[in-house]
Amino acid sequence: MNANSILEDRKEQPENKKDEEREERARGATIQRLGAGCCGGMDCNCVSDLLLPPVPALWTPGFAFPDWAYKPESSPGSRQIQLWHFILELLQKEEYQGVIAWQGDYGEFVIKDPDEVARLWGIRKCKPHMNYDKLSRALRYYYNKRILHKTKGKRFTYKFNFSKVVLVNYPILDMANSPFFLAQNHFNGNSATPDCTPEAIQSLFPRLPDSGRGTSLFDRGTTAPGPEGDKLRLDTFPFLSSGAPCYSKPPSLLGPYPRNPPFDYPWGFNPYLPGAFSLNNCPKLPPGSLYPSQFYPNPLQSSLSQLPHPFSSLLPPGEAGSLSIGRTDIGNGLTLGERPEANPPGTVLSLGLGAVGLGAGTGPGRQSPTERRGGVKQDPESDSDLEITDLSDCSSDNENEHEFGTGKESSLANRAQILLDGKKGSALPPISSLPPPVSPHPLKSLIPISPPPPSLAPSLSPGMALHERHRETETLKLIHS
DNA sequence: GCCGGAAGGC
DNA sequence: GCCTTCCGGC
Repeated sequence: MNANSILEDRKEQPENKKDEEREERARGATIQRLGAGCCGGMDCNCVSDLLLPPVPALWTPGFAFPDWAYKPESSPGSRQIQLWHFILELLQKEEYQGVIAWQGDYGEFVIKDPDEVARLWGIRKCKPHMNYDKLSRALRYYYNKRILHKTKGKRFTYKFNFSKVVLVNYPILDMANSPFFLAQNHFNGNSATPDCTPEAIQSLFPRLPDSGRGTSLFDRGTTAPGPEGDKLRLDTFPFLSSGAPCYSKPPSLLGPYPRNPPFDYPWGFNPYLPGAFSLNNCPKLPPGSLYPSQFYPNPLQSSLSQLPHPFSSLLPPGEAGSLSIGRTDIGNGLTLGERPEANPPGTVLSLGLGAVGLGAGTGPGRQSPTERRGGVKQDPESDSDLEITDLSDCSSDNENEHEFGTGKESSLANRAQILLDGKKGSALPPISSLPPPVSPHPLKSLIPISPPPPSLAPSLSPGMALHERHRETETLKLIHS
C-alpha cells in the first residue's frame, strides 16, 4: 500500500469509524481486539484490524471456519484473508443472516444485501471504495478456480464447490484413491479435464515442492506421462507417510484440531482425544445447518465417516461411508480394482490423470440428488459437475464396497507394508506426546459422529483400531528393523 | 445483473 | 497469487 492510499484510508477514517461502531454493535462484546491483520501494516488504521479476529472460530456459536483457513500458509499466494473465507465467515454468523445466508441447494448462498457485503469486504480489506460490482468481479475470479460458481437465474446467488474449497486448503491425496474420483475420471469413460493434469494438481499445492525440480508432487522420472506415468509422491505428505494410516483426513469445513506437534490433524478430528469416538460425544446438527438433512449421518456409515477422510464430514451418509473405504485404501490400490498396479508398495502413490477429479465431473447423465429430484440439470457451463452432491451416484457405483471389513483390514496390512517398503514410516505420535484435549468446537456439530456400528469387528472399531494400529505399526517396524 | 478481459497493486 | 479497478458487452 502506498502513501497515497494510506492517506486515502485515513481520510476515510471517520466513515470507517462509523463502520466500526456499526459492526461493534452488531458483533456485541465478543470481539477480540487483536491487532494483526488487515493491510499488513501497523500504520493501517483500518478498523477491521480491530474487528475481525484471525481466529473466528472463537467468537460465535454456530458455524465457524476452521483455524486452518486462516493460517497464512493455507491461503495460497495470499497472506490476507481470501474473499471466499470472508464469505463463509459471514455465512456462519447469525448477525449477518440478513446480509448473506445459505439458501437453496447444498453450498448455495444468496447475498441478500450486496452493498452491505461489499461494504464489509471493503472494511476487511481496507478498500473503502469497494462495491458489489468489484466484489462480484472477485467472485467471478473464483469461477475458474472452481471454488465458486454462479447459480444462474438467481440474483446474487452463488454456490460453493466445497470439494475444491477443501482441496485448495489442504492437499488430500487419498482423494486420488477415492472411489468417487475414480468413478468420475476418464478411466471409466469420462474425459479428463485440464484440471486433472499433474500440473494442475501441482498448482493446487503451492506450498509443496514445485514441479520439475525433482521433488515434485509427481514423480515422472521413470514412467511416461499419462495415467500410469504420473506418480504422486507420498513422501511429500508427512501425514500420509508418517505411519498414521487412518489420519489422512483432510480438513473439512469443520471443527478444531490441535496445532501442535507431533503433527497437526487439520481434518478437525483428533483420534487421540478422549471421547473422539465416544458414544456420548455425538454433536447434534444445529438448526440451519450448513448441510441439509440428507447429509446427516446414519448409524452405520457415519461411523465410517468419522474416520479421517476428505469428505467424511461433507458427504451424505452413504457417500461418506464409501469414501471412507476409499480412504483406507491409500497405498494399496485395491479400490482401484481394475488398476491394481496403480499403487505399488512404496512411497509412490499412483494418481493417474483425472484421478483426483478436480475437474472430473459427473459427466453426462450424472446429477446431484437435488437435480434429480427437481428433474432439472443445472446449466452445463457451471461447475456443478464438481459438486459433492453428485457423489451419490458414485456411491451406487461402488455398492460392493459395503463389505468394508475385508477391504479395510487388507488395506491396513498393505499400509503397513508401505511403511516398511517405503522405509518412510515414522511411528504414530506417541500417546504421551499427544496434544491436550480441545474444547468442543462449534463446527464439530457438522462432523457426523455416531457410535461405531455393533456389527463392526472389534478390530475395526475406530477407537480400538487406532490403538491397535499404533501397536501394529510399531511391531511391524520393529520386525522390519 | 452478470460476464470476462485487461491492467495493475501488493 | 489474489484480488482491485475499470471497462465494454450482453
